[in-house]
Amino acid sequence: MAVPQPLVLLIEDEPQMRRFLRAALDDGQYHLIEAPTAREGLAQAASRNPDIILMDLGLPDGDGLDLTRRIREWSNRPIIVLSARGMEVDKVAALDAGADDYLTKPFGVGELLARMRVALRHATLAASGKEEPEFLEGDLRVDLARRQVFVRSQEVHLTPLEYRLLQTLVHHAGKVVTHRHLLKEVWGINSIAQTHYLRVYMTQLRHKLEVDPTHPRLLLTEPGVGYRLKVSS
Amino acid sequence: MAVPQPLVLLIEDEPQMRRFLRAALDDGQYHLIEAPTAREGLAQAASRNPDIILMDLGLPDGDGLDLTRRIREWSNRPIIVLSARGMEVDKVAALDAGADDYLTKPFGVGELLARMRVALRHATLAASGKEEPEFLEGDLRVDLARRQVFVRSQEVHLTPLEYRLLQTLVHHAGKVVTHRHLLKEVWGINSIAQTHYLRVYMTQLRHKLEVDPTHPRLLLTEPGVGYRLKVSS
DNA sequence: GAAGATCCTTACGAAATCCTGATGCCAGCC
DNA sequence: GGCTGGCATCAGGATTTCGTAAGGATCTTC
Repeated sequence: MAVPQPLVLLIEDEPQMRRFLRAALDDGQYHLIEAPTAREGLAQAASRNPDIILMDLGLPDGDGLDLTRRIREWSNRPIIVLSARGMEVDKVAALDAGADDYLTKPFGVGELLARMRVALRHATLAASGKEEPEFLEGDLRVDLARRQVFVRSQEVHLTPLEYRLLQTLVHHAGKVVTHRHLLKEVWGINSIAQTHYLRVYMTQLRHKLEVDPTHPRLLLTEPGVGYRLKVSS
Repeated sequence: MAVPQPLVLLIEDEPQMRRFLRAALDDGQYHLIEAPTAREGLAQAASRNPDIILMDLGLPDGDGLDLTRRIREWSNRPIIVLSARGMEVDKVAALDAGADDYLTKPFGVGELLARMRVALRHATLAASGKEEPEFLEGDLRVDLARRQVFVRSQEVHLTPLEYRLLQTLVHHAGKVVTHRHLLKEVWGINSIAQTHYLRVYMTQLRHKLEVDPTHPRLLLTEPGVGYRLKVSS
């Protein structure tokens, strides 16, 4: 049932820590790959699709919280944060950003291994959703890891809000997403009544993604309820 | 999507700790039930089926590890261990026994709440992998998750009210649903006397769903009482 | 500080949906 | 037969919701 030799991605800049973890993990039980920066970590996470991610919070080229959120946009593989910061606010922020566990340095190898076993246990339990970091439908392709959108292999530029709107629709592809839910996800809880935002931005999205914006084939409206991204089924 | 008010089972003998957690949790966000012994904890876990379990390791009538294993025999609801023992061997033992997280006393309320959110997130994620709830009867298929209706594999478009009406009938499929109940669910408590609405919309539904709208085979009238959605039994 | 991109706001025609009243049907009863 | 009450049906107007374009406000970037 369990993965034979789980692939572990370690995102950590300190060489000393990397050496330490390499000794602890790379003994045949796990296969370890390493990334010293946030940028490279994101790229590896997308290309290798590791079974579990160990991440330092203090990376040279970016915040670990952002990286966690970025990865969570398309993957729900377990993320265990390893940090020197032991403050409660740091832990809460990381866990709420999407991390599954938080270990304060210094920690024991035994505990780390035990918590990795827990994370992998969860993963195999929820193994049903083997999600692709990509959405494909008709002429549209959305690369969730790279935040890139293509129509007939041509990249299309979306503004931040347009992308967030499309992203939440992709997240629930095929299902109807209510006005409330879209507004909450994209504009925040305070704008939950501004349904006209949706109309405006849906029009813009359709102009960028649909062949014939007046007769949408992908971004469908469900009158009185919300919108839906079509999936061929 | 998330459970509205998760049921939390706290298995803990110290009254002081119970009071502390009661103050932290029982504020409307969670519904808290308590058990002071392992025996009672196991009974409550079985009878109430809580969404999450918080467990002290040092219970008067038994080891928390055993209790964890006992619960894991039939349930995989998240278990968070709260313990005064901070040794690594204790953590590893508890996590390998089936616990999902381990917090060493004293801990901050914020961290506990964050870790509970993580655990509940896992639970809803695992539950989402289940098959979609569907209603099937004759030529009719109602996909409740996607809010789509098919007749002979052809999608049929329903207006919000039509769908809500069908939805409440599906919800009580096979049973008679009274006029009052339907009106309350679909049009709201204020329109409880407008039985006329029902006739109009039932007609429209039949035209969209029935092969022969004048001789309904699915949407049956129970004269003087209400309507019933037929199920083959 | 200027240029450009992005976001918010507004207004109005179009479309979908909802409500309403009129009418017909049928069974049971006087 | 005629009456009554509950139900089914139809169609059009009222109401709500949606799509669209355009202009001003705000933020970014150089």
